[in-house]
Amino acid sequence: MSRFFVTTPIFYVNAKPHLGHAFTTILADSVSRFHALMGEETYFLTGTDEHGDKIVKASEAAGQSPKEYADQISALFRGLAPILGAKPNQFIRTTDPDHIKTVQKVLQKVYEAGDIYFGEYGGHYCFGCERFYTEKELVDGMCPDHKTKPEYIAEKNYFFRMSKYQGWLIEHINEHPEFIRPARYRNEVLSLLESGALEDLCISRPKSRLTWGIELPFDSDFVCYVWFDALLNYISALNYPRGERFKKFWPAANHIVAKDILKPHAVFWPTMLKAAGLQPYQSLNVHGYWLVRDTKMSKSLGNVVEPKRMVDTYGASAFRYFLLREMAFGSDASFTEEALVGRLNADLANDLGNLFNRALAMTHKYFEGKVPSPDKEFQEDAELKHLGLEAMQGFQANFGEFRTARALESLWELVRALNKYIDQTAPWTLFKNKQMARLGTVLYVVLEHMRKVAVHLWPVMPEASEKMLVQLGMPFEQEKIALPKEPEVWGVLESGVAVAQTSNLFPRVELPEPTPPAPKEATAPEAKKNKTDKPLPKEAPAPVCPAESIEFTDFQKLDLRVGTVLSAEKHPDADKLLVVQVSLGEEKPRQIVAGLADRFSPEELVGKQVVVVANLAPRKLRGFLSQGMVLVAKDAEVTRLLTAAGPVDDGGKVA
RNA sequence: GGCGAGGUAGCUCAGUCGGUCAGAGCAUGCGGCUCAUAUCCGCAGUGUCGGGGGUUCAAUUCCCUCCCUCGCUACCA
Repeated sequence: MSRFFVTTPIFYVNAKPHLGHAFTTILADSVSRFHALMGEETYFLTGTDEHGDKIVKASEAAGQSPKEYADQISALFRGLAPILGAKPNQFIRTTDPDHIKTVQKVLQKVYEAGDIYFGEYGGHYCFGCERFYTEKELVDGMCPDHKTKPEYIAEKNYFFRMSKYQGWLIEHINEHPEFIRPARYRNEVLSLLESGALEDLCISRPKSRLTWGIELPFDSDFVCYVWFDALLNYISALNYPRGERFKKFWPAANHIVAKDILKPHAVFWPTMLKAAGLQPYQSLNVHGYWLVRDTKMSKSLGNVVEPKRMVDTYGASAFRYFLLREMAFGSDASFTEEALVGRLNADLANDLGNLFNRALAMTHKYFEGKVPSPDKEFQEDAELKHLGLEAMQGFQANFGEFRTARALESLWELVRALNKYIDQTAPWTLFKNKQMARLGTVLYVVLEHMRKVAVHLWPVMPEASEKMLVQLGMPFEQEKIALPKEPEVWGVLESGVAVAQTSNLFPRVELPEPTPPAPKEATAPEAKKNKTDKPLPKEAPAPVCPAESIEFTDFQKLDLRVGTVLSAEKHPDADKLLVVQVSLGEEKPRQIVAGLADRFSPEELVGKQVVVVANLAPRKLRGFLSQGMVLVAKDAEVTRLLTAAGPVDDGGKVA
C-alpha cells in the first residue's frame, strides 16, 4: 500500500490563527482525504512552533512565562482544525519531550558526522544593546545606539555546514521536478542557490542571551536555533529513527507551506536531512497569500479574517469549497465575503444543490422515492458518461498535484452537464408520455453520477459529501470507495434503494446586512438584486487606514522634529541616496542619508525646513551614517517634503 | 538598480512546442422549460491576447525593445 504523509508548517505561537493558517490546514486536510480515498495510507501532521526569542518577548509582554504563553496560543491552534472540519492525525508541539529528544539526537548525529563545527561569530558585542553588531552595522567602530565602543567578543557558536550540500541540492532539485512546486518557486530557489555561495547556518544561541530553546546535546551552554529545531518536527512526529510511523511514512512526506517560509523548507531542511543521512522529502508545495480586498493580510496587520465567523455563518463545507476553489495553487488570492457568497450561490446552491434537489424530487414524483432500474442505454447517456469520465479524471489528476481550483473546475463540468442532461432528456415529458423505462434510465444515470460527484467532493467538503451520500441512500463508507476506479465504474447505486425527499444542503444566501463597503465594483449577484428605487447612499468615505490602530503611547515613541537642511549632496556610490546635514538645534547637525535622489536635487533641499524622525535607530547606508529619516508626503504623482506651515525653531517637536 | 513572475472579454482566470487558439466561469441582454433552491437550459455579444519593432507563407503563441504590476534582493529608513 502506498503511503502519503502531509504536513502543515508548525505554526509559530506569536499570534492567533487567521485565514492563512486556516487555509493551509484545510488544504492539507483535503489532500490527505483525497489520498486516503485513492487507496493510500495517509498521515496528516500539524502543530505549533514554540521556541525562540520572539516567543520570550511576546510572553514577557503578556506577563507570562514562555511556556504558559505557548500553552495558551498552542491551544488556539489545536482548536482550529476541528472548526474547519479537518482531522489531523497528530498535533505536535516543539515543547513536547519527544520532539526535544529527537532534535538532540539529530544534532548529535550531525555533530559526530562532522557537519556541525565551532565558529566565531560576529564579535562586536554591545552590552547596552545586549546584541552583536557586524562590521557593517557599526558606525565609525561605535555602537550606533550607544555611541560606545563595543567589546570584541569571540563568541563561539555552532554552525551547520550547509554550504557543503549546495551542489547536491541543486542537482536534486533539477532531477526532481515535483520536489518544489509550483515551478515558479522551484525556479526561485534554483536561482537563489545558483546565484552565489550558500553560507553555513548558525544553529546555536548562547544561553547567556536565550534560554528558551532546546539545549545542544554536546554543549549545555547553548540552545538550538529555532528553525533547526522546528523543521525537525516533521520527523520527530514520526518517532524518528525507530518508530513504526517513521518507517512507514518517510520519505513519503509532502510539505505544505506558504511562500514566506520557502527558504527554510527548500534549502535548510533538505540539507539538514542529507547531513543526517536521511532521504529528502517528496515534495514541497507552496501556496500564496490570502489578501483581503487586495491588501496584504498578516499577523502584524489588523485586517484579519476570522475563520470561525466564516464557518459559523456559511458552514465549514462552503468555506472549504470557496478557499480551495478560489486560490490558484501558488498564486495569491483575494478574500472577500462577496466572492464567497457569489461562489456559494452560483456553484453550490444553483448548480450542485439544485441538481440534488430536482433529481431527488423527480425520483419521488415518478418512482416513489426509490432508485429506478436502468434500461437500455441511449447515445446521450453514453456521451454524458464519457464527459463525466474525463471530468473525474481531470479532478483526480489536478488534485494529486495540489491544484484544487482546477480540480473543482473540472468536476463542475460534470455538474453542469448533469443539469443540461436533465433538460435535454426532459423526464417530465417522458413521464407524461408514459415512457417509464426510458425515464428510469435517465434518472438512474443522473443519480449514479450524483453519487460519483459526491464521492469526489469528500476531500473538499466531507460533511456535505456524507450528507449527499445519505440522501442517495448510500452512506459514506471510506473502505468501500476506490476513487481511482470511480471514473469508470458503473452501477454502484442500487436500484430500489430509498432516497431522500429533498435536499437542502446549500440554500442560497444573502450577504449579511451591514454590507462591507465595496471599493471595487461588486461582482456578487446580490449587488444588483438589492437595487431599490431609492438612490444608493452616497458611497461612504473609503476606510483610510487598513492597518491596525495603535495606542497614543505608541505614537509617543516617535520623536518627530523640525530641522533645517544645511547641506545636501549626492551619495558618491549610490544613485538614489542623498547625504544631507540637518540642523535639529543640537550641538552638531545630523547626517541623514535619504533615498530621495530620484525625486529631489540637492539644491532643492538646502535651506528648507523638514520634518525628521529623530529617534530612528542610526544605521549605515552604503557606508554613510544616517541618524534619522526625512519625511515626505507622496501620492502617485508627486513627492513633497513634509514641512511646517511657517518657520519653527530647529529642533521643534511635532506632536 | 539586480534577479524572478506576470500583463488575454466588465470581473476572476485558462490556453497556444506558431496555423478552427481567440476560450471558461461570473456579470449583462434576449429566448425556452417547469422536475427543482426566483433554480436550470439555449442564444448573444464586446476583446488591437500590455505598446512598438523583427523573424515567418502565417504570431496572441518565437526574438528584440519599451511601458506597467507583483515578489525577492539592494544604495528601501
